[in-house]
Amino acid sequence: MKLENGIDLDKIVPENELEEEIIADLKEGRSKEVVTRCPPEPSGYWYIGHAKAWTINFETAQKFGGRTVLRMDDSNPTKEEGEFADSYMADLEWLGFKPCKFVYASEEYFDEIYKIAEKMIQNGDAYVCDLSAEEVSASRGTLTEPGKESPYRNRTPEENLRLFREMRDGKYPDGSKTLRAKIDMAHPNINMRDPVMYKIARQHHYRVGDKWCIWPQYDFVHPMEDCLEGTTYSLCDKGFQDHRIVYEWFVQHGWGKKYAPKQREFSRIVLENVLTGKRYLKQLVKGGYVSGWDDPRFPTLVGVRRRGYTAKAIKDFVKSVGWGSTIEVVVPYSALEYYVREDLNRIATRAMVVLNPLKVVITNFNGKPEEIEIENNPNDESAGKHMALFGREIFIEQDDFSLNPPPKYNRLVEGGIVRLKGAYIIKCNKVIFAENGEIDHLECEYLPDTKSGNDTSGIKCKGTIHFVAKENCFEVTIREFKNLIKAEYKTPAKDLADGTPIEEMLEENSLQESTALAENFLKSAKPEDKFQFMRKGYYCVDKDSTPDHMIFNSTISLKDGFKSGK
RNA sequence: AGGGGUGUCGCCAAGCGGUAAGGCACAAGAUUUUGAUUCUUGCAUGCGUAGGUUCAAAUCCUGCCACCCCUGCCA
Repeated sequence: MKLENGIDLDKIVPENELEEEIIADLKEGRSKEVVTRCPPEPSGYWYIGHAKAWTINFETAQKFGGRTVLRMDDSNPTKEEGEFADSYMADLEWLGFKPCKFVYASEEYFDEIYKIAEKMIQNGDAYVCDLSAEEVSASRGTLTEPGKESPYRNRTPEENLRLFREMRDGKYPDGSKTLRAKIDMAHPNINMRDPVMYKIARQHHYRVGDKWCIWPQYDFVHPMEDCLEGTTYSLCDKGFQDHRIVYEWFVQHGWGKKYAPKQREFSRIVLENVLTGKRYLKQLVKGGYVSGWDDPRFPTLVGVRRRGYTAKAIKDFVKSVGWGSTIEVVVPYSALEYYVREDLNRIATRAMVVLNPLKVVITNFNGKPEEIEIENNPNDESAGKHMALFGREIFIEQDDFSLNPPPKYNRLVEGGIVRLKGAYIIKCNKVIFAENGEIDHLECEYLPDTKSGNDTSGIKCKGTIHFVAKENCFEVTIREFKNLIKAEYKTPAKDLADGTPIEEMLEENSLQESTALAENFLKSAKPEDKFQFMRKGYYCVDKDSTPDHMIFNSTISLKDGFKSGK
């Protein structure tokens, strides 16, 4: 069966129950197309968890040739700020999702929603209630007992309409009246006990200013917005599961048309050992524990982006977790890191950077430094090569030389040999000590017939290490990061709720700066450019970099398979 | 008079009456001028539990048990 947009339904392989349901709906005429929506509340920065909501909303629509609306769900004037709306657009673009349109619910739909409310009043489905917030709460009943009906519940539609218009016109003080849905105060689901549809609050709104003094509430406004923009599948997280029945009630009583949206829920991703939650992140920003919302240690999208994670890695990760069956699914951080490494391995240019330099003098090499070739990506020939230099004075990692090597150590030892990546095998003849007893430098000789790619010596050498030549390197700043939260706090949000002070959970010195020696070709790198510093890890250029002062963020280390003593 | 959910390997997760996919993690080997990547192999006589139906049950039925969410004029 073919859709109007040309998609052949019979060729689509459903990957979860929702997709099976969509196919059935489409085939049996319950819906005509797939329209989803992304409804963020602009009250904080987006973090990795949100990426799941968009990936699901955008990609299921895409799969069926549908579309996705980006809608700022800004019905609460006390919480929202314009600052955030802009950052969302950038995040979305970074992830590669294109909404078919972008609206502020407050501007686009509030007039219509108001009319729907009036219609519902006329139909006897809503009433103006004079109970205070405390009284409403007290009469709602409990988990096991029914609630009590409001004394104002049986006002006539005419009176309700007059009162509601007066509410809108500002005749009543904040909090003195609400518009409530007339559902069932004895309903076993508490969300059905006459939920509030509108409240009175004189608050300046960042988009619509002072146009309104009454504000529609989520349970009412959300389904209505979905209906108004033609959403067919309203995909949200399982936190809203027991609001589905309310959603359906409002769709029926407020909208009541043939093609109506369906709410379906997926599970939230919670990363182990990662602190999320606007409140807490804000606390860390304000307290100066991090440099800002885009600190590379932050789980915000702007943060991980600055850290060097790729959009593909995040989407692949989110998809690997799947739709989910519980409200939240706790996933170890390594599950995310796998996808980060996988993507970076594919795209990152290899470079030699010495993080802790040890000087080596090649005593039998004289004259001009020699050019050597380094592959930009051994797994991808099309990435090409770049030139490096080998010369009389070079630097290797301190770790790559040992006076007391542990078992299975394949790197340089006194009297031993090691291969220099892309260059020659060298032999360490002498260790020169400084007066303080530390190693000052090494004296080595190179074996001229062992040139990389051209080795005629037949010498086998267990280890290969990276290096930079004195003439081919410059100093750069490296920023290494530890997890913000100490490893023992697997679910920091819960620990916080249990009373553990945030300061106690924070890792000390989670940001460490050092200086390294990098190959000269790195001088032309631009912010967000990604590299693999061979044998070390993935790094990207930080936005604070200037041509005179390059800063690299450590994105993630390479896996280290070296197990000494085994 | 409670309602809504969920229980399959350490963590995710397929499975929809025909004899337990896959991924992460972990372990062992091979290849490697990155101790990376890649490759190969191993990793649930078991599906919360007790019964029942059936030639056959993770899948169907019944009863238990455990865990999560819900009493905002937040979303």
